Amino acid sequence: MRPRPLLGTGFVVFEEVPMFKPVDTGVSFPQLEEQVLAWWQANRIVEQSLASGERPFVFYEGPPTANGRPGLHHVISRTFKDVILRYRAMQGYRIIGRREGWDTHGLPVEIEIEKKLGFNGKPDIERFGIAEFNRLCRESVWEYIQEWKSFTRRIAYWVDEDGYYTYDNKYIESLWWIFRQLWDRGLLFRDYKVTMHCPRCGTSLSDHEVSLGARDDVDDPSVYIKFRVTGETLRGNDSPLAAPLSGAFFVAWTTTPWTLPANVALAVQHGASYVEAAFEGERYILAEALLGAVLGEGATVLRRFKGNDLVGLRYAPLFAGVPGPGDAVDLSTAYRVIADEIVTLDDGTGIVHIAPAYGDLEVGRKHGLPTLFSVDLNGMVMPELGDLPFTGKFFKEADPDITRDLKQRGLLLKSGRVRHYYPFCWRCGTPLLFYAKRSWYIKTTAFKADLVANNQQIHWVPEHIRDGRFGNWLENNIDWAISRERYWGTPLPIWSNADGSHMECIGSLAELEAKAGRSLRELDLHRPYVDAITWEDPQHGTMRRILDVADCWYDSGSMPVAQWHYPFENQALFEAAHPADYICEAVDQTRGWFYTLHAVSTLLFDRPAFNNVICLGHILDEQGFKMSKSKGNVIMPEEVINAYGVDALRWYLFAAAPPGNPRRFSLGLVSESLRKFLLTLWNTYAFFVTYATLDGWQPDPSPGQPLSLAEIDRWALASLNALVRDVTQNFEDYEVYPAARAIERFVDELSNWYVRRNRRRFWKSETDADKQAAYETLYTCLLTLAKLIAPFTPFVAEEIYRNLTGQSTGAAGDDMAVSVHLARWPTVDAHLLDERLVADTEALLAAVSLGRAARKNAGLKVRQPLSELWLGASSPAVSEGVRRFEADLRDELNVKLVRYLDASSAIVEYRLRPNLRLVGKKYGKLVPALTAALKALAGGEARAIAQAVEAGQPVPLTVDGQQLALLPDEVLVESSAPEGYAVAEGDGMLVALNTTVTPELRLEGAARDLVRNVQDARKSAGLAIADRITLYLATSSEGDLLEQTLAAWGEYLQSETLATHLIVGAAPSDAHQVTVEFGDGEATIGVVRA
RNA sequence: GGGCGUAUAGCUCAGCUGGUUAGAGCGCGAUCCUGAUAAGAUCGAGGUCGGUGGUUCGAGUCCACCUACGCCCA
Repeated sequence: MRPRPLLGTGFVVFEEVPMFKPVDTGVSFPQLEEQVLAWWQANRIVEQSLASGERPFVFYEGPPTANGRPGLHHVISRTFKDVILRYRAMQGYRIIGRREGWDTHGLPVEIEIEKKLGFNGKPDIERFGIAEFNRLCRESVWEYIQEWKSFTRRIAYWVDEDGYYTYDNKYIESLWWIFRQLWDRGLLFRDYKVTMHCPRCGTSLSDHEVSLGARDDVDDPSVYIKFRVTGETLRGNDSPLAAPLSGAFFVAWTTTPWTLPANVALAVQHGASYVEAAFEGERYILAEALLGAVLGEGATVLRRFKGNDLVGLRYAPLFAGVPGPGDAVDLSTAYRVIADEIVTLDDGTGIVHIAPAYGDLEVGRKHGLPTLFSVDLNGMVMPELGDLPFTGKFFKEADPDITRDLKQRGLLLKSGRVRHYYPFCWRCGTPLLFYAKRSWYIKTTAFKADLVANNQQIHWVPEHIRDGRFGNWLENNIDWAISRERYWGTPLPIWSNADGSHMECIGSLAELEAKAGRSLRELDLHRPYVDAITWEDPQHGTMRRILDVADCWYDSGSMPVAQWHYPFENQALFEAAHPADYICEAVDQTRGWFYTLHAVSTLLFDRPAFNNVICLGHILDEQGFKMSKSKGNVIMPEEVINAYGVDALRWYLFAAAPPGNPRRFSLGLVSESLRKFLLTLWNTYAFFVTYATLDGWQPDPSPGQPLSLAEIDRWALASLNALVRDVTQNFEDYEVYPAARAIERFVDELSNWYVRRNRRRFWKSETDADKQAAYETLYTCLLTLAKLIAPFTPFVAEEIYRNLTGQSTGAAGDDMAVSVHLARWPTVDAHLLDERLVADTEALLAAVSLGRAARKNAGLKVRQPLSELWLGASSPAVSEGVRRFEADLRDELNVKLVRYLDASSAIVEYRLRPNLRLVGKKYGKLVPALTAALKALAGGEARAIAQAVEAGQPVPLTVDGQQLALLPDEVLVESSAPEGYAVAEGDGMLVALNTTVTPELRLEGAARDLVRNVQDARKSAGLAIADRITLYLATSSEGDLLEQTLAAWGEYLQSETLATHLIVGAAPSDAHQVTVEFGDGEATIGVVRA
């Protein structure tokens, strides 16, 4: 037991062991966070949190591609996932699916290994061996995942590390089950898909690879081809133009003559104007807008018609294109005119040659056209075309021959060269082919209506994604191309006989074992091992797996099923965990994971996969550009975390901008959020702990008698409860940003109003009910805040909570749980809410702010007391609010008297304006005249109206000869400054200060100046707060200002500065001395410890 | 080329169904307050609310077109 004197009076507290450990105001948050991390680990807090809770809340982890290191964009998605899950956990939910997930397959992984090995494409991989290649892929992914795990822990993203991996055999088996479901329902089918194909490397290229090798200055032929109109039409379409146009030529333009043998249709623009024109003895059909550009001046228009009128007309094919292997081709629908949106009138002829195999597949499908080929996968013109001069040539070299052939047959209008965009292989420089390859699809288009309807059930944040980006994507749904001709992926479980006439889809390992006739328990379901499983079908011969693997988006989109190895295990768990209550990813996932989740769910279960989703914007650099390695503008998370800590970064992410917006990021912004929010809160907390420890104060676990709360205490508690209410509601709406902003506002008010106004209550020596109430109020605010910020800034929240609860040891779910993250989310105490009190305090704060502005304008510092203040309020309610806190207003502004302006006060002028919001709708076009009429009023007339408004009486007014009776609410009254007063006004409120400084006021001001300067001197002399002093004062001021001041305020000066002796005269040389301005001269202050 | 989003002070962002003098924070300058504070208050400089046109008594807000940036798709 140790006596300790407190400030001021020698009051002594005998204290037991301090309740709170001291708080360092120079805290290093990164260090603090490391300590908290260690404590969490030592006490298994994460495990306890994961295991606690009752009601289920379902979350799906969108698996990051385990390829590449975590960046800032991963911090934002992980923290936004985390904040909601922590909130739900504190509400007592048991969170299902709060586990890691890893997207392990896919091209990026393969490419990384290829680069490491110096490979140049698929042939290299095949030579190297798929088994070893895939082993390296698996190893690479695993290494990245280890790096991710430590990152995840550091940013306090709390998930079970026993996660799901898309490369697991069990995961793959579930994917096979899904394939089988779709197969059985006829939703898995084969069709052509246009890919960018390199004929030398023999492989398709990804979009990324294509962009690597594309050039926009490629020299190519530019030919205008004639298609002779036969006079026939497609069956059922009797165009009146068929006969008259017979024998004329459609003109189409192309830069790829080699695709002409694959032509199956000509496309026109539906509503555009076309002409039949006579030119050099022939008749040509083309868009009117391009007539001059194609035929020049010599053409004569014979006939005009719309594109639509040409639809169905047939023409003679140029060549006999080759059907794909095994295709039954119906040529009765080919060689006709169609109308399609792809046609533009920007260049060419307005008639577009359509070759589905080489780029126009979608158009072909839409119009039911057959697909014909002219060039094979090696880029050679196919011999099946017949005995032509260019057969067997490389497609680019065949171009001149084809052109010559057409010219000889009179089918070439003209030819030239053009420079344009064309893609090349980035590896070998070979020109790429658009090539329709056999590919597997999931028939999502059959479920478009369901996809759209289920989307309507989803709560999107921000809302516009639902009917905007995502809704549009669903409206334009195309079938999902699911297969990839690659190695490191989920093998498609489809086995086929040699000619493809018989296929089977395998839905489980057991099924495959039955086919293979042996146990496959040891089998790795990846290539090449699974490819080796074959069986003999008595009717169809040897069944071998088709070699494709699945699009890795299929892997991740199926995670609700596959993460639980459903339906082979965990049936009940899966049922309980679908759909998810919440998911969160960035906006680029609308076409990625959001879509594939939604599609798989809708097709399999006809319901959405998730009910609520936060869709994040991207993080950009300071200039608003994407962060990319090549630009060198990437900021790595570690850099930010080491400088300011995870909490500062997290708070910035939550509170700086709505999450759906793209945001410009810089270190300075995180530092700002640290200073502005975390430090303000921390300092308030440190203030509390400092004085509570000095006073030996402890929270009363069972408050016996009601606290005698001051009004400002009740204001703080009312604001706090309103905050709890608002933050909870925002969380329920998945609106994290407004929740964070509300907390920020409260912390600011708590620090800069509540603590500042109440400091003396904490300092004062006697421990009375008033002091008790202040402690209780501030403690409640801080402890509740710790819980409110726990989901946002888990480290700081934990530190504050642990200290305020005296290192409590309660169980999860208790009020005094060992960790804030195991504590219960605060609830609103409804009878502490007080909207009126909050509004009245706002009125006070507005008046204080205006009063300071008025002082500033008049050059009167706040330490100088003034005699009176006039207040003009915008409404009686505001006026009453200020009256309620008049004492605070006097104190804050250092004035003796507050007086209220009303319409009977003759000292001011009144100005009148209409309340436009009300008047506008009511009077419409009369508004300008009405405004002018009100503004024109002054003097007695204006005062009369002001009095009427104040009394709540209607206001008669003549406007444009009309007699109006304006309601009191419809007129806004402003008062202007009285003469001789310092004035400030805003938001309809006016504050005027009487600037006359009487001799008495001057002495009081001088005394306060002295106190302030002596306190400064004490501080600079290095004295402790409670040290007594002997104070020496000497002055060079005119007259006897010092003597008068001391006569009136000497005792006040001594008690404020703990001066046991006050001596007028020079200080001894060993005294700490300062010279300050005093009156119109100077004063020298000397301080000696007594 | 299409879809979606964004564009407000030097920087980061608010601004609800159209309404009165467009705000906050940071930064800059000045003054003030302060024995919790890396803080706070006040004032000042700084805005063609991306541009053009329209609807309206009235447009940062609604409509059309255009420009720039981001994402997705082709």
